[in-house]
Amino acid sequence: MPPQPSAPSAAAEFRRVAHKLRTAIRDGAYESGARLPAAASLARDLGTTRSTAERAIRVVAAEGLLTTRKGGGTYVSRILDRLTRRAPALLVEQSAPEADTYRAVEAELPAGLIGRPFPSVRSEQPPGEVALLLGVKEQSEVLVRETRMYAAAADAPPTDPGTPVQLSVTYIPLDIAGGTALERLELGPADVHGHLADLGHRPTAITESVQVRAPADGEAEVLAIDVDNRVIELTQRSSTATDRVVEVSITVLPASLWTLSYRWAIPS
Amino acid sequence: MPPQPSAPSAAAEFRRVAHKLRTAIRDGAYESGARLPAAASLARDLGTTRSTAERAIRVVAAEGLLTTRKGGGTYVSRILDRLTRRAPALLVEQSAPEADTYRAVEAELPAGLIGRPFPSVRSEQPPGEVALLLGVKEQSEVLVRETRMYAAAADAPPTDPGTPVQLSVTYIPLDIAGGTALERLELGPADVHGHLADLGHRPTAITESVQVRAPADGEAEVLAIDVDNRVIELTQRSSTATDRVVEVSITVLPASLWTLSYRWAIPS
DNA sequence: GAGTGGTCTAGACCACAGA
DNA sequence: CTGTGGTCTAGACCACTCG
Repeated sequence: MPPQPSAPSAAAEFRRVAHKLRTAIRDGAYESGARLPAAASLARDLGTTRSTAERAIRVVAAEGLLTTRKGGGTYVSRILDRLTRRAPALLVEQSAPEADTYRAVEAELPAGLIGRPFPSVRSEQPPGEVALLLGVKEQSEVLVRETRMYAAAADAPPTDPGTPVQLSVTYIPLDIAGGTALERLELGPADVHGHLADLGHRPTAITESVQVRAPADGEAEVLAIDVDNRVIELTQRSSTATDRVVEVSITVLPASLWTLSYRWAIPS
Repeated sequence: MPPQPSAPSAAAEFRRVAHKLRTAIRDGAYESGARLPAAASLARDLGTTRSTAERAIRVVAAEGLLTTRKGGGTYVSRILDRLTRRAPALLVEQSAPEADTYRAVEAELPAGLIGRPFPSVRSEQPPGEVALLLGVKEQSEVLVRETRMYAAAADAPPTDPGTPVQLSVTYIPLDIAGGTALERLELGPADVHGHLADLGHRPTAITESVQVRAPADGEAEVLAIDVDNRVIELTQRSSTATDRVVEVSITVLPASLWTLSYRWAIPS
């Protein structure tokens, strides 16, 4: 057979190997969480060199299907299906003050997964960009509520935190939040809006911007993703009827892990 | 000085080179659209080998700052700032039936850039996923409206199509669209909803889902992006008061090129 | 045909994990 | 200490572009 003039894809070797890996994982040849053979032995199995195998692994890892630990092996990712984040529903819904709030309000997790929030509260100087959005001086401190969300198998021991799926930081001006219930640790994101309303700063509109970028320094580590994965950065502003921005929230998600969903009505 | 225990980043060589490149481009050392020195000579300049320089170029190209043409050189991307797509505004606004519709309705382009839509209309069998959403049989044909949008410098000659920035395909069931004005080429996306309304299928709600993924076969070519760039896939469903989905639209955007913006009100 | 980007190889060294 | 992933090199070949 002469070389096909319009071959489906003049795939380079490392792409063909990547495709084999991808297919093997999707077909369940390796279980979720399983360890792959070492790159060298994988290369022998697939009839290629370690260099090429390594590059193929990099490609598939960048898609989120594999995670690698230097010196420790290559593993199939624990979460292969995407999580869904429904946007307006997020805050319009009732605020359930249960421990498991995040499961219902923040995200839709595939069956068998449980969300585990790790919140922390402090006050500090916001990044310049956030100060600008909030309309406060960059030197002035604001209330910072940070939540790292993990997802773990429902039957995992409580000691296993699971996989990091979201990193969210909320900034509220201190003149609004100082000394109020907003400094309490155990609030859900919906509760924040309730308390803002109680304090006379009820948010009436939300603006959210979505960007895809490479993970910043340290983010890849915190989110346990490969450095050449991508993250989604959501910047959310809540403003009141008088157009004051009373809350800015920045959420970072591993891009391969999520589907964002938005819904709105069309006025007649 | 002993090796810093918590060095900012124990950057690998190719990352340092990538960082140099990135900085050089951001600082304007190379003009937008300019051709870079060949990888070999770049490697000499930066004190490294071609292999490493090539890998660094791959990294920066994957971020959208560079585009490479096999055999033809490496160039600084024409568009370095992101375009903004404002979501609900998209269809709520008036429908301007001008040639330049896209500039106003579809996207916000940086100054000096003009959007150029290349529409086409046909009817064919939709992808299975779309058929499912539309509630039609996969074998039945639907109306397909495809638009490729390019952005060009305002002072570019009309022969230069510019940079591809968006690939959008809209599917409408033939029993609604057959033989109607919806088959006309020169409609803007806002006009489609107007005509649907005229035909007794006024959309009242839109659901949009956002995913980030690797470009599919051929997409990288059409969008003129590097294969290890990422794309944003928007799947939009428009449904009527009777909950019929009358339009499904799939939009593919180079992820590094766009900011998506959503805005909604919080009911009291 | 010369120049260029893309790929592949074979081997080397390192840093880290884990027994 | 051994195994593993991550990186780097030097050189090679190919396919493509462009004059």
